[in-house]
Amino acid sequence: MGNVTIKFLAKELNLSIAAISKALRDSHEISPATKKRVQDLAKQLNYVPNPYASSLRHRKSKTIAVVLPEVADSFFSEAINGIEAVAIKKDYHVLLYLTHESIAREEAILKDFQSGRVDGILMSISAETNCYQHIHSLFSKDMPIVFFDRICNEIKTTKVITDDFDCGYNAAAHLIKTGCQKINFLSISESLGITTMRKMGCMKACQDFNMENAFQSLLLSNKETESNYSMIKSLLKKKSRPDGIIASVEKLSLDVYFACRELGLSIPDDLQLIGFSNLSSVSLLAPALTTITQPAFEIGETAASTLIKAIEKKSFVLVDEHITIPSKFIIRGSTKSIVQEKSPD
Amino acid sequence: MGNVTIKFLAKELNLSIAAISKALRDSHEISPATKKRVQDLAKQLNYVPNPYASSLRHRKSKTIAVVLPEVADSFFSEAINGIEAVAIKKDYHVLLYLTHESIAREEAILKDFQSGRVDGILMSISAETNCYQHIHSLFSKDMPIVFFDRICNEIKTTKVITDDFDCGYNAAAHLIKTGCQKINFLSISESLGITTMRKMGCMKACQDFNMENAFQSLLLSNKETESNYSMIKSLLKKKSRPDGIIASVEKLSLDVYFACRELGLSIPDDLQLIGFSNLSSVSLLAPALTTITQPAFEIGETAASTLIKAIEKKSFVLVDEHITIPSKFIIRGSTKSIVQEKSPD
DNA sequence: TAAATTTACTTAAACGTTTGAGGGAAAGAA
DNA sequence: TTCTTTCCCTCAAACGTTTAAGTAAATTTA
Repeated sequence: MGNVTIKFLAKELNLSIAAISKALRDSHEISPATKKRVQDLAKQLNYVPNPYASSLRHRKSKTIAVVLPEVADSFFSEAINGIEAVAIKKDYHVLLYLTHESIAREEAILKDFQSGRVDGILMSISAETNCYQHIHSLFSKDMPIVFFDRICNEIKTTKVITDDFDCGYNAAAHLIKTGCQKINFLSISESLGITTMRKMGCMKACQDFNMENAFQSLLLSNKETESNYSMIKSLLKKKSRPDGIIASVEKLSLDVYFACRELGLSIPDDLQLIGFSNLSSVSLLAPALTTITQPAFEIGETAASTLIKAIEKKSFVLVDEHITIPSKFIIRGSTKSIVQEKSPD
Repeated sequence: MGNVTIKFLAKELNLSIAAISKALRDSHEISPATKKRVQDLAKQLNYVPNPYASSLRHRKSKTIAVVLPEVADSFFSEAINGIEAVAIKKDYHVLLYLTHESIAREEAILKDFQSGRVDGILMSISAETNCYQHIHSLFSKDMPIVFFDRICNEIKTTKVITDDFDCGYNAAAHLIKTGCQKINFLSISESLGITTMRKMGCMKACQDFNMENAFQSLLLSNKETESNYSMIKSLLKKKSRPDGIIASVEKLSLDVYFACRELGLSIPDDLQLIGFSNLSSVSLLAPALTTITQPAFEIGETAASTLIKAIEKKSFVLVDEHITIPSKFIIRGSTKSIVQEKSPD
């Protein structure tokens, strides 16, 4: 690979290496005639500059890293789409890393970035991550980092999120209005800002409707495991089982469906369900899932373009702010209709 | 980034650059005492070698490219999982590129690889790709390429696929046995090997059951477009509409559900449906989708480990073969039960 | 016509790492 | 003693690109 180098072109055309380089970059130091000779031969021989040599020289790699918990989730795969769309337009390359919700992996991945392999990082932290030393250590060495969705508030940089608190509030309020007496929030982490915001939104709604005691939450894991499923089943087998569930990630919504099917519980009669999901197929489920649907593509786009702007403009810095793109609350069959409009006390 | 270099360590320890490099690589040329001094300082200062300098020197990047049509498809996202699992184990980095089913993008992406940016390529070609010059041009310059799923038979390398012909055959045979008289295969490409194999399998089944004339196929597009949906709707509005459909990609199955819902057709009474899908949620659809489920993770794993083996072992070459990992045919509610067992005439 | 400027290049160093060749000192062998 | 070997290091070139500095010739200016 890459056997056609500047050196080779130089030899062919009896010019110096520098002349070739300048001709290819359309420098004024080279005569139009020579430029044409060089560019023609380069095109003819399919010359493509060696990116690693350029990176070494420029100390820029034109590469960004995307660090995600997983890819088999419609939110993340749509976000990747958004990121890729921006990257290709700006001529950046995308390195993909999956943490599988493990902080150890996340640390190992980030440690490698000390090397200068990437010019910036887009990141959604793992559910396990409750210590931010590895992130801070990079960020303090001026590595641009933009968080999206699963953000890290401890790092003073730009975060692109959705209105998680409001989403939680709306979901819980809706369940209350449709008659739920016991709401359970299925969480995947104690530390993740995204789940705590959603949960706090739920709690606030319960307070506002004078139902503080109606709210509970169950901590599950987002790793590939059977244990979630059995924990959900045992939750639903209890006498005091909830009549409303808010599932904080896509997979958990499906687990609830499976559990209900196995236990013979009817959605929404025995149990109402609201899930965070971007899958188009959820509207075909039986019953269709009431969802909070995040603007995944747009979040990815925004995060990527903010990051690249920060990489390219020395004047532009990543300010410590939240860019919030609202989600859509889509009511479908997994929740009942509102019998009587309640309002907060 | 990457401010701690070998040069810096050398200055700190009053050693030559070469000594540092050799000490870090545990060379016998360096005394144990010096090695320890070097390694201790490197660890203390968090030295991480500059990958671009190493790549330049070694002419190896320890990076592979994954070139896909899209990522928002459960097959591809699971395949990425498999690829990433192998890559991280073997200490490779993964660059992700999406073609969005466009041959022009595919060409542009592959052209860049002439530069030596990656050591090898994992690829599923776009639905548009019917000319293979851009692939051949890379492959003939000894770039290792392994195809998976959407393979390119014109290139003499290893391909990892599932048993597409058999899948098509089984799907069509099942529809025939459950009473279908008119089967339509929803394709996304005329050129894609994967769809032609599936289609040929269907046709063979129809022949074997003496129903050649019962088979038709509809060519759709896999780009983000509304036109698929309206074409499916008009197919289903025809008097001579099919009573059995085989959808060659995930998204199309969902489109059929939506169309049936809009047109008031019942699945499976008015129309039986079989789809290629890896989404776990399809078993929750109303009715649950009968699927051909591909071993996506395993296909990704196999493709990645074959590629990396080819990159690393000079003795191991990518032979022109198909590695076939069978899919599972999972019968669910979108097809009727077999009334009377038919067998091929 | 001599001096100044412009044109169109070349030289060489640098980015950070790797590695073959070389070298000086100490230790061992003849 | 002298020669060889071994040990532990340094030198320098290379990977491919970029760019500041230098230079010879052509052109312009005074």
